[in-house]
This record gives sequence, structure tokens and C-alpha cells, in this order.
Amino acid sequence: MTVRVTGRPPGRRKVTSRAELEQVAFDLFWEYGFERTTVEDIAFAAGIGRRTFFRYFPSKNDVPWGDFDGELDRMRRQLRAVPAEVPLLQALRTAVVDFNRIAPGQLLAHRRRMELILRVPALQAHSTLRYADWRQVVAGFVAERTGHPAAALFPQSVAYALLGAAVAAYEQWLDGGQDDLAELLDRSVLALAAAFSAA
Amino acid sequence: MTVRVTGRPPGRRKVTSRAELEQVAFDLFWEYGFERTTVEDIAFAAGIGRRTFFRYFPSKNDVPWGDFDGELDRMRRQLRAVPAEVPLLQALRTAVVDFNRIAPGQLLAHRRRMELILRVPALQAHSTLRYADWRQVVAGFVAERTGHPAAALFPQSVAYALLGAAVAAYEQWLDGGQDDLAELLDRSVLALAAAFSAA
DNA sequence: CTTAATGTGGCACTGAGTGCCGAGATTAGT
DNA sequence: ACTAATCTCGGCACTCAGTGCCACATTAAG
Repeated sequence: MTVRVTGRPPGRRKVTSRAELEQVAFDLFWEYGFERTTVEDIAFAAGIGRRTFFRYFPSKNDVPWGDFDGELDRMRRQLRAVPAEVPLLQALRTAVVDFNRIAPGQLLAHRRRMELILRVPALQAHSTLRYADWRQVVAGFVAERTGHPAAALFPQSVAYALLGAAVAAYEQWLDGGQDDLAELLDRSVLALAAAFSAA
Repeated sequence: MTVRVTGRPPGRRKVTSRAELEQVAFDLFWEYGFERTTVEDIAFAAGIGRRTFFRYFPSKNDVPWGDFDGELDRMRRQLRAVPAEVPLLQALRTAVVDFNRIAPGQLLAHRRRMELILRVPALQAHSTLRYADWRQVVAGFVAERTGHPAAALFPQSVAYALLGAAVAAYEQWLDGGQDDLAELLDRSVLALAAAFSAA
């Protein structure tokens, strides 16, 4: 077996990238709305064939998600780095807040992205499928901490609840009453603590 | 203006009902799977036109939901009937458990229904849209109790979390390790209490 | 019988997503 | 160079969900 050192792989080069395609699509979504932008519109604007679009994104619904899998990796690493002394709840609070820390320059883009994901019905529905992976990251961490299997009720329940808190916070953020996303996320998790502590 | 006392409205009678159509569809889903059953298949099996199917259900995804809106009304009434002395958390626990109390004769049907809703990706995605109403019922109750607006962070966050707990419990139930749905639901809510109480 | 109200379902269309396949592009090896 | 191997591209044709339009059927009431 030959080891490839520097070389690019053989074969025709990709004609575009997910990021570029995403940018083109976002512009169209912003101008005409998600529903009224067809895949053909996006492909045409990007100068590729409709068929090729589906080689970059499995569906139109996946466009707003950017490199979500990469973000999940980041979150996994961050969670692994949390010292064992940190209590579970605090670790989760920090994780949610950190995961959603956005560079100031990308705030507007992120807001638009989340507006699509959480407000367009088709995308709102689709989000459940993408967020499943997020939940599994959280459930895995909780499982590690508590000794439960990741698929057990406790980790799953906590993961679902935490996701819920995060989404609720995002919706407030999008509604515009409060600009500080990090604070909203934190308050949302603390709201659960308040509501569910009187066992 | 004439008051209609007993009479049926004029016009052609409906040729079937949601319930009957649902039954026909369920049989097909069970035999061939949800994805491989087309709307045309259902319509044909029910002896109606494809176009007519969409007068009974807004989408194929809505078939498994039965009379969910009616169920929500029931839940609303139950929550309204909860005495003010009952603490919030306990009221929510009871509400979730009661809402999902199924007559023994319909257990199998309910299981299959939930298997569809929670395991078929398209339906899992769609569930987010249907469960939004459920969340609003819960949020409304929490808002009433706490004096927050229903759209505020606290009620929304609690509603999201409670839904999450319920879904997590259902997944365990479907996985089959534990048959007692009510107990799973209760334990799931208590899991949140345990995880989020260490504020 | 006429009228008004209501349900039915065929037709044609849009748009997402997919399998197939030939054509284009690029690298490594001779 | 030439060739083989390896990718990517994108057209074509197809399936299926969902929708607007519209003619037609059915029924209660005057």
C-alpha cells in the first residue's frame, strides 16, 4: 500500500464548496424566503446543476446547518475537558453557553441562520433530526458522569430537557426582547432548576 | 335568520371519516411501512380519490395523530381543574401522566402510533410542529401559575423541558425495557428534578 | 322542481429528491 | 505523450407529496 504524502487525490476537482453554496442560498433565502427559493434557483445562482446541489447537501433543509457536525465535535471536546470536580448542572450550563458563543462578526449571520431554523416550519421540523446528534453528545456526557448507559432514561431525559431550554432561549433571543444570548441560555437552564427543584 | 335545530346540513354526505381513513392507513403502514405506503395506496384502499384524502388530512404526516387537538382540549381542562394548592411541579407530573393514560384495549394501537411518530424520521420531524401546541398548553398553565406571560422564557423553557422528558420516557417505553408508561413518565420528570435541583 | 350548500375526485402542475449514466477533468504510472 | 484509474459533474427521467381549479354528485329546504 502506497502512502499518499502531499498529493491531491486524482479525479476532477470540486467546482464549489458547501460554504460557498450556503452563502449563495442564504442570499436567496433572505431575499425571497426559504419556501419560495427552489433548489433550482440556488443551483442556477451558484452556476451548478440541480443534480450537483444534492451532492453538496442531502436536502434543501440541511443548507442552514453549515458545519454542524464539526461544531458537535467541538462540543464533545469541550465536555471531555471539563474537570470531574465541576458539578453536572454547572458543566451543562457552561457547555450550552460555550457551544453558542458566537464571534461578534458572525452574530448577524448566526441570527439569520437561527431565524430560518427555528421559524420556517419545514426547517423547524427538520431541526429535530439534526438536534438528535446534539442530544446524544449531551447524553453521552451525562452517562459518563453518572454511570448510566447513554441510552438510559436519565441521560436522555436530561439531554432532551437541556435542548429544550436552549431552544426556548433562542426563541427569546430571536424575539428581540433581550440581546444577550449567553445570558438567556443561562437563565433558561436556571429556570429549569427553579421549576424542577421542588421535588 | 333561521335557527337550525336538528337537521343535517344540506349537501352531499361525507363518504368516509378521519377515523376510518386512519385505520385503513395504519394497516398499510404496518404491513408495508410508512415510507413505502403512498397516499395513492391509502386512498385506493379506502375507496376514495387521492385528492379527497387531502380533504381529511392536511398531509400524510398528520395521519398518525388522530384527534390530537381533542386530546389537547382534554389536557387543558384537566390542568384548569388542578387546585391552586398543588405545587407546580406536582401538577405538571400529574398532567403528563394523566395525558398519557391509555385504555388497556388501545394500548397496542397507541404503541404502534407512537412507534410511527417517534421512529419514522419524517414523522419524528413533523412531531415538532404538532407538539408545539402541546407545549403551548403547558406554557399557558405555567404562565397562569407564575404570573409570567405565556410567551416568556420561564414558561416556554419549562414546557420544552417537560415535553422532552415525556418524549424520552416514550422512547424508553418503545424500546421495551419497561412496560409501565406512567411510571416511566413519572421517573423522567423526576430525573429532571434530580439533575437540575443542584442549583 | 329549484336552489343553495356541501363533498368528491379528476387533471394538471410545482418542487424535492433519487437512480442511472455518459462526459469532463485530473493524477499517477509507463 | 499515452493510458488507466479515479473523481466530479450534470442531464434525463422518474416517483411522490401537496395544491389550485373545476365540473359533477348529493342532499336539505322552500
